[in-house]
Amino acid sequence: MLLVSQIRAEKEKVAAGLRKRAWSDDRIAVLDKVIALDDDRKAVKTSMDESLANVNRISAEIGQLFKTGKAQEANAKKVEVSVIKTTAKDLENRLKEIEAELLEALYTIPNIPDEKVVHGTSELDNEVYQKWDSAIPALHSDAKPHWDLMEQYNMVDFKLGVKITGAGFPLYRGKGAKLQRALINFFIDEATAAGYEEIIPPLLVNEASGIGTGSLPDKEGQMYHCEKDDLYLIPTAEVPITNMYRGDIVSVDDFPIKLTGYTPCFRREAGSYGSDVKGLNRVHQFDKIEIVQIQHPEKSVDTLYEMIEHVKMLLTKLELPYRILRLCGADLTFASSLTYDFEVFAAAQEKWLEVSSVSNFKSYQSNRMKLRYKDENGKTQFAHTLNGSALALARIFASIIENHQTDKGIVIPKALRSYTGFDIIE
RNA sequence: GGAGGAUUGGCCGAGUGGCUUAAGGCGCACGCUUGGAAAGCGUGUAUGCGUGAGAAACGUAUCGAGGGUUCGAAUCCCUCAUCCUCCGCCA
Repeated sequence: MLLVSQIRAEKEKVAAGLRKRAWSDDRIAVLDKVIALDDDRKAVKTSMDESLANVNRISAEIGQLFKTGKAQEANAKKVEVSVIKTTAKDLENRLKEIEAELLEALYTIPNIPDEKVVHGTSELDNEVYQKWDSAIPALHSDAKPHWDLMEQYNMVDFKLGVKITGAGFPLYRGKGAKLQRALINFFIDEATAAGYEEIIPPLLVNEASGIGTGSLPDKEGQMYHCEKDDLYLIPTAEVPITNMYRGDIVSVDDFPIKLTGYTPCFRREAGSYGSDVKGLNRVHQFDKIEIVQIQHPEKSVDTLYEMIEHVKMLLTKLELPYRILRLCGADLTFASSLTYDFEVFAAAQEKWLEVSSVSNFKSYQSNRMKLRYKDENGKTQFAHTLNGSALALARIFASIIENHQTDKGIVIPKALRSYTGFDIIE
């Protein structure tokens, strides 16, 4: 979340950022509410501290009086204290109310878009940042979309997924399962070669972790929730991995902290329909390798582009045509300040599929989860957090089989062959 | 799931209602000492919030978390979490 001090100091800048996200002036008024609540909070805190200081002082006096045998004087002071205590208690309750209200207001304010982000009202305003379309293949005349290929080569069975669980839970089998596992290993190996430490995190997280990354409360409906134990199935490895450092104060020397992890991801995707959800285009469970960095604020901009280069390298090795979009204000996710989406062209359905999202959250997540570092002057500062998919598997799987299909079968990209153990799926 | 024990600062560890401003040690930082180092000696060493322009300083809260009792709680009571030991179940 944003810092109140930031809202105070740069209110106009913050408001301009919200306008980029197509926020109306009515909604932007929440900034004034935040400042007013913070004023209240400070005033109440000051008088409460005064009352408590009096209680502490007089209590110490009472102790002395009892010790010196002046019980009567002590008892008189007891009455005095109990009055002050009532006041202090009232102030404490008031303070709690204000703080809760303030936090609630702050939770509704998204991150401020980076300077590079353009104003927009929908995804149509996203800018194309880079493009590699020379890899778009000329498919043979019988070319099929991936949902037909999956069936033809018996790689993924949706009907069985429905039988076992429900719609959107694909079952991979045979060479399909092997290809999936090959991709996971390939991505993890590439990430560790680039200096990321491999993590296998828990797949269920508690509420505090969900709040830390900004998944809660704003994406409450997107996550599967196990009510009995009050745990959430992760929508991405970003949640458990970034939360490894929740509440920590790290040393400047630790930067950059580079972590990667493979996990299944679970998303309810309520409200999706039509061709968006056809085949593997949008499913409730998919595999993803995530890369996360925790970085010094001055270096996070460069780090974002380093992560983008990593993802480009993966797609090039898989021989998949892609384009990179810089998201406009309206399409930017809640906690992000700057996001580049990678889309791969699925040649048979002739559709761009989002396969990666690389974001700089700056201090938004770290403020929520109190992830700090000591700067050169020994002052605590908020670190910057970044993450990206490298890569999201279901759609990569779909793109590979669509783009690399031939009339003889699906040709495995060279970079993957040592992982699959076969060159072609016939 | 059941029974018992535990949780104190970066780490170890003392502390059963006021003399705790949490002893002592380790680690770390700085200084003294030294030709240089080690040892030794000294000083300092948490986080949030508030009052200060800010540093200093002061106030306040925090001894696993949250409540409560009391004029006063690390210490007494309640709830919860986690860890350890044993029993049960189990890949």
